[in-house]
Amino acid sequence: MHTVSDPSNSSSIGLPDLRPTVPDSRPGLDLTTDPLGLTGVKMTFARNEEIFGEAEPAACVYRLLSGVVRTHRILADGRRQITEFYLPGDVFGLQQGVSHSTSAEAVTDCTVVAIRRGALAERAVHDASIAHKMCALALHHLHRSEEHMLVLGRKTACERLAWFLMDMAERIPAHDRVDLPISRQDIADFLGLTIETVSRSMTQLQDEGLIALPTCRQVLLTDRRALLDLAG
Amino acid sequence: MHTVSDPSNSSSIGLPDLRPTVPDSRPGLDLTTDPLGLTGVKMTFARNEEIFGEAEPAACVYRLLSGVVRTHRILADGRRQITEFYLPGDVFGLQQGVSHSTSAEAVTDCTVVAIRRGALAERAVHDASIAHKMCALALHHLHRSEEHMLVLGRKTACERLAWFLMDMAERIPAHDRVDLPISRQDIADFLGLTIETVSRSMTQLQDEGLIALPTCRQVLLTDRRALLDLAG
DNA sequence: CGTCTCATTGACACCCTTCAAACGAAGTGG
DNA sequence: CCACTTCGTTTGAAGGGTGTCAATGAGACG
Repeated sequence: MHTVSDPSNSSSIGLPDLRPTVPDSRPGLDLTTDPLGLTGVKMTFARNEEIFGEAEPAACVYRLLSGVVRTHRILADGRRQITEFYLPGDVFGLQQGVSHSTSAEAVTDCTVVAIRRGALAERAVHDASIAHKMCALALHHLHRSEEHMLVLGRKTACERLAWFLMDMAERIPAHDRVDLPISRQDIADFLGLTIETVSRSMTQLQDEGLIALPTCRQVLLTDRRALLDLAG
Repeated sequence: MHTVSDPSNSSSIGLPDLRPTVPDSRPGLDLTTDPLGLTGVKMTFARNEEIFGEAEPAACVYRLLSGVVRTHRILADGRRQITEFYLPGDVFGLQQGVSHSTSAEAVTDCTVVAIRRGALAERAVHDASIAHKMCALALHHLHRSEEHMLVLGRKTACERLAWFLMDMAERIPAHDRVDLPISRQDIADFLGLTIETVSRSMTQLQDEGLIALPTCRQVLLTDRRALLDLAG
């Protein structure tokens, strides 16, 4: 039985519940308690601002409160692969070893809770449930990246886009519509395509009646079934 | 006799030592102690035999003693993406949730130690270092899969192949040569290419003097520097 | 020696990229 | 309020890298 295929299913043994909590909006001291039971510092980043850089000392783990974040890797000549988009409630910046393997940037203005890794590791030594939650989180990311590999290695442009849209629709709950907080260029670098191909695939899906595009950032899922089929 | 790795070593964030140990080759009872400090059952699989299937209950975690294993995901129409190759000493089958997200098969005849997940989880509750090692392992896999995404999304056929060869050369210690235990088809499905493109890229690298191919399974790295450049 | 499997090579088609231009929305200053 | 700029998106034309289809070659094995 396909019990675990759904990443949003956090009820069973798997992922701890990381839905966004009400952010602590007191002015002044910005301390927030996160689902791991730890306290971090609230920080804000402007659109396109770097949150951490590749190979930078990995001092913190982050939980996103608002906005969107992307992580990516870049080749020497500028080719870029976005490895993941993070939405409110998501945790990012988990890294093995002392430095990050990806860079993280703000896709939109965003606020995060930064949790010192040292504190996390210290707590994890005594509290196995912390370590367990981190482990589950890492495995959740691993599961997603395996799916992403299948997409990048084996799917056509339209299939990739359909997959992306369905994933977004699932993660941004709304009624048969997705308000994309992400530019075409970022979608392209996420799906291993060019911006032009993303645009063309978008109009192709529209022409085939699977989606409608009132504006370029607003996608109506007019044929969810066909989209799911395409997405694989 | 293998002993559990030094606890002081495990306090650093890095990867636990998972080098192959001498397999217990007594006939009869096949119990082996693995680096996580747990006991598992030794099993053997023939070439192309399935070790576990996608969406199958994830009962065990495996450590490879000998041979090569691949994990993969498949689309309905048969398109396949190999997510990773595992070599002796590697651990695979770690999964979030109750079932596997990939299938695992033996690339060659192989022997593994199968460790019951229940036992692992139970121990992890009391022993934080176990959970910590599992976490490090998951993050190690995540790091590799991020690299893999960059390869699948943004690199050319020759770059992919060069990357693959350098990775293999690193993991199979030998002097400027790689004895591939893996078929062209498996390489293709790992790199998101077709078998023909892999073959063509192989000869192209040979024509350019980066490698030599005494046999199709034996690769001599005649220009390591250029290969590393290509690999990115 | 024949068969089977796997790897290589060739010819051609096609999907996606590249290069280029036009379009549209948002913000600024006159 | 309207030109003007800027940035992001869309569309077009042409080219290239990779896939597809097909045939040949090379080892392994009975």
